[in-house]
Amino acid sequence: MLLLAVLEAGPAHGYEVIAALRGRSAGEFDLPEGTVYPALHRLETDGELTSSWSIEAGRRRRTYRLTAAGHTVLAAQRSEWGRFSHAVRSVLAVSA
Amino acid sequence: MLLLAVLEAGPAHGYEVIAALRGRSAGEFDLPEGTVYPALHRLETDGELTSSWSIEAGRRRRTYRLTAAGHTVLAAQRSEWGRFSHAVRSVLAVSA
DNA sequence: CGCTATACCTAGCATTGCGAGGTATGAGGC
DNA sequence: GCCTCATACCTCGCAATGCTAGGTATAGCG
Repeated sequence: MLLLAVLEAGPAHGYEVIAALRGRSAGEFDLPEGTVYPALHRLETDGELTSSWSIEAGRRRRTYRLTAAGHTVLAAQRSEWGRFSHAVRSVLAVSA
Repeated sequence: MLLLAVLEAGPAHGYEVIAALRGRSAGEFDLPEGTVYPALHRLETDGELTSSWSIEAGRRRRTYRLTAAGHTVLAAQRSEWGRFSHAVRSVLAVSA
């Protein structure tokens, strides 16, 4: 969900996604490459992202872009997150 | 964290924990036994809970209780959840 | 006497986060 | 010229864990 949310703002390549996530979360989500790259691959396999290779200043880059399905999934996950976090708040709040 | 939060309100046995979690979360967290029982065992192994057997109306029950360590861990997780959910909110909110 | 609810359990599959290790280029310092 | 660091990608494999499936046993109700 977080990866999709980052890519909602516009296409980006893996390293940018990691940096954007770190920036947007004020450092809270500083995910290692071993987490993010496989996750991006899974999302592409599932049809939520597409990727295209390019060469920028000699370095190869793989740019990811949200698909229509990705937008739909993200919307669903956003509302799911709302329900989920609200439920957690309820459970945490009602204490002795 | 959710299990610890439920047990913060007072000792309870496994089935009660499941029911309490379902109730407090308005049905959102309806966890199967295969999730909850092993999790309670892990928490006990880790020293966050203690358990004691009893026989109530012919049925054997294992009652779980928060330890001092459990309270400490729960407090830490509560604030961790605060940081975490805030960060998620930030990432989800800053969209295109 | 059988069904349902209560109440516990474990084995094993599928998923996933991430540490570790690998490849290659560009830029900056000495 | 060379070394180091940042950029930029990748995969292997361990460890953790959620849950399905299956099992045991008792109480209560019709």
